[in-house]
Amino acid sequence: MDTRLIEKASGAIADKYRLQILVTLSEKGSMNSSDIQEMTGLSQPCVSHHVKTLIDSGLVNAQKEGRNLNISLNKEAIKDLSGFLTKLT
Amino acid sequence: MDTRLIEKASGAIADKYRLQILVTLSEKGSMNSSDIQEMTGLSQPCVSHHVKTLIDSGLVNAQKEGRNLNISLNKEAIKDLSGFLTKLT
DNA sequence: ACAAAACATCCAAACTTTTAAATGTATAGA
DNA sequence: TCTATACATTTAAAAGTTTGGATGTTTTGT
Repeated sequence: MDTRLIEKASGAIADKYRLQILVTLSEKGSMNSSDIQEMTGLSQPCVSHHVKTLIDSGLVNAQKEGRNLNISLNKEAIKDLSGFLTKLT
Repeated sequence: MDTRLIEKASGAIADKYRLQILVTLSEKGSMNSSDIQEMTGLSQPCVSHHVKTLIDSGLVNAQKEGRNLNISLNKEAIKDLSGFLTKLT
């Protein structure tokens, strides 16, 4: 994992709503954008933007199922980031 | 480590220069602001700002020694962040 | 006491991120 | 086919971040 990826992944975590999404994904396994909209109270375009940011960061995987976009944690990416941090210590 | 701290620590990592500082600290142990200025080519006020951000995030420790401000990794904080991420998986 | 070095603070410009309204596209169900 | 639902995109405003010049403070060495 190069530093540009670390920077991107860290940036994805560095937001209250996206962090909430990640934590909820870790508990629930998967969510779609409507679930997130309900959970956060954010507008639909805003949720769409945050979901895109998370997908682009590599921290979550996305799977289209009909009209819904289901996202789930990319555990490998999270482990990679965690491993990078551990190596700093 | 509550989510506000995770958010802050992640935000501190999510910058090219601050990440470079963290990596260099992990290699060299400690640095002062002049070292960082030389390494990055950034202006002194800009370095001062980044150093402050890192200190505020809790990821680095600071120690005034005369005119110099020596910073070093707060390994516990980094391990905490890493542990938080691992728990998500 | 003076000059230089190291860092902090203030300020403003440039840039990026966050947010939502309006609108567009695709799918599911009647 | 029509309607409703789910999500994406465009656009623009508001807020936040990054950056460096100017200036202030503290400490060190002469």
